[in-house]
Amino acid sequence: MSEERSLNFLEQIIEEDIANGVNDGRVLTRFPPEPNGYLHIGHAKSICLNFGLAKKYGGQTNLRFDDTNPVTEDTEYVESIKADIQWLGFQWAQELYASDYFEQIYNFAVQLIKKGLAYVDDSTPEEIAASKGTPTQIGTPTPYRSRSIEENLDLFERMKNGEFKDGEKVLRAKIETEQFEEGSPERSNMHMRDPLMYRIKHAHHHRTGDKWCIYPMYDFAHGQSDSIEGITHSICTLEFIPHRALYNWFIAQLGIFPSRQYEFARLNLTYTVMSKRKLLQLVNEKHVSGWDDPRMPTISGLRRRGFTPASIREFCERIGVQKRENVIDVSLLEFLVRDELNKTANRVMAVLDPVKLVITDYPDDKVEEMTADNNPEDPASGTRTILFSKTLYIEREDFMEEPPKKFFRLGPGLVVRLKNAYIIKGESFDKDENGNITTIYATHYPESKSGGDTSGLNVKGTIHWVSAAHAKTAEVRLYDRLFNTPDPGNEEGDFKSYINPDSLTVIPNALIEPSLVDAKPGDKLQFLRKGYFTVDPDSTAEKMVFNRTVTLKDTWAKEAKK
RNA sequence: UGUCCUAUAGUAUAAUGGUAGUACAACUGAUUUUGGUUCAGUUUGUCUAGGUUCGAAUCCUGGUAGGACAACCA
Repeated sequence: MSEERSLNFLEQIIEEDIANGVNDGRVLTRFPPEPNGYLHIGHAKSICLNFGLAKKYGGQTNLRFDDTNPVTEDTEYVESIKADIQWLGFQWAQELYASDYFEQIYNFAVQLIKKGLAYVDDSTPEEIAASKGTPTQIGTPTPYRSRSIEENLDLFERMKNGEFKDGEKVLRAKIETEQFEEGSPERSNMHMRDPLMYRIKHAHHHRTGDKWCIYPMYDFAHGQSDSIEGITHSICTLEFIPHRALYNWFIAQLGIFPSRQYEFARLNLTYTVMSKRKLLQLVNEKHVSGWDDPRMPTISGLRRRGFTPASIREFCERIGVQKRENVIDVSLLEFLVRDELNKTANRVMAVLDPVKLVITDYPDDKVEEMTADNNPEDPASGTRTILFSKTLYIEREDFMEEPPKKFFRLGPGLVVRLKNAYIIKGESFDKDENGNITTIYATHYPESKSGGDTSGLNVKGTIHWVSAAHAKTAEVRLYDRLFNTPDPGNEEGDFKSYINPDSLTVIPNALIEPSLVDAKPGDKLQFLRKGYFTVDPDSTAEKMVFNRTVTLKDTWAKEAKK
């Protein structure tokens, strides 16, 4: 599989650790989502990394929900996150929750208070912010910083017992900025300025219910959870770099298992946004139908759009992992899903924008059975029978009244092959009062039938079709990029003003070949010459619904633009 | 006007002191009963200025540029 691929920086770190016997060569990672939203493709990168690295080095990965803020979290998200991870093809060693450790983390806090390394502060958020100083100027203690250990112990217990209201008191670490040398990273690190460890929130927690009214902050929960589980490599994104000093400080003061934190650059994708806040806005303001709208970069959205777990995993593999900010071209993801579907998706014929075609020299009531390959890339996929008759429908764009030289399709006097059937020659057409073509008339070459062509004709173009009498109708949803600018999150003004107005085109009455009636939600197909499609969960036997995953590469579209 | 992180084709990613390579994108051409696939080929790159070295994308120094950090979010 990964023969001679060079090591990324995380693999190098791990291999060095193993070589040096760190943790006896044990590798245990974790994927730590907060259950307050749906997973997106950026999370997929983290999932593939954490699970992939552990697997590669004979280790395991825990799924740990970082549920320390009951106000925003919910079991609904827990379920979707678990489903998405498994759909991607990964299985965690243990399903854990930071809230499982609330008792232990509370005891850690008591320990630090006893060491004189934490204190209860009654200041307001504004006062606390002011007390932290600035990166260039060290902070000034609040009046509560000098409380005795006994008083802190008492107050912290009473915080836990619910004697105070939300926001009335917090527990802060006590870190002397003066001990750090002038110009040292620690001295100018704002996260080291007596960071908050606990705050009061009289809120119902999705797992612990009303047992607690104080909750640890990220910095006093994440590293502690890592340590409790014996996580060896705690991999997170770049914005946590300044937290690392604190991460290590708490672990050192507590004298607990030394998990190590490493940071990588999060994934950005062109033509979409990735922040939870922005995605939530798109959902709440109904710019999309929900978290699983096929235009969303969420795992559930990509799934509904027709992307496969393998293509997403391969994508995460190919983009690599680094510490520099990056914006990956979404065309790579599209390339990879085409690459997979080309080998696995059966070909079928569907006409999205039908115009009637009559083969004038074909018998009125004759119906012929034609044989079609299901997938020329996969001989094992076999063949199927499709029905041909005098009256057909073809794609409106496949006929031109006055075709240019390079137009290899149908027009007056032009010959073209009907896929899996006959070569025909365009003869004439009818127009309505608005100038729209209503019916095209053509003649056929009987000896050019697919499979037994003795006509000796050589045509440049092949078009798809359905038989008018046999075709079924279906709804087809054509999805395109959600935004019309590569980096909507960083453009001037509201990112929502860059939403692509044509990101969804619904075709209520496309015509599909009858074999499609057996397709089930999630099935992947190639509509010949039109793209890869999947059956939407909305689909029913009465009204089938297909989502376009991605178009085929279309060199004609480029040529036509010239 | 502090500290930290980063800097290789359009976008990503290799080269770990010794020929700057790969993928996507773009462009040619061949093949093709999908203007798909496949195949062959082309264009485009080491942020900058010094230094070390026989030799620097790589090591050192200074600059420049981009990003992060001062939520009772994670």
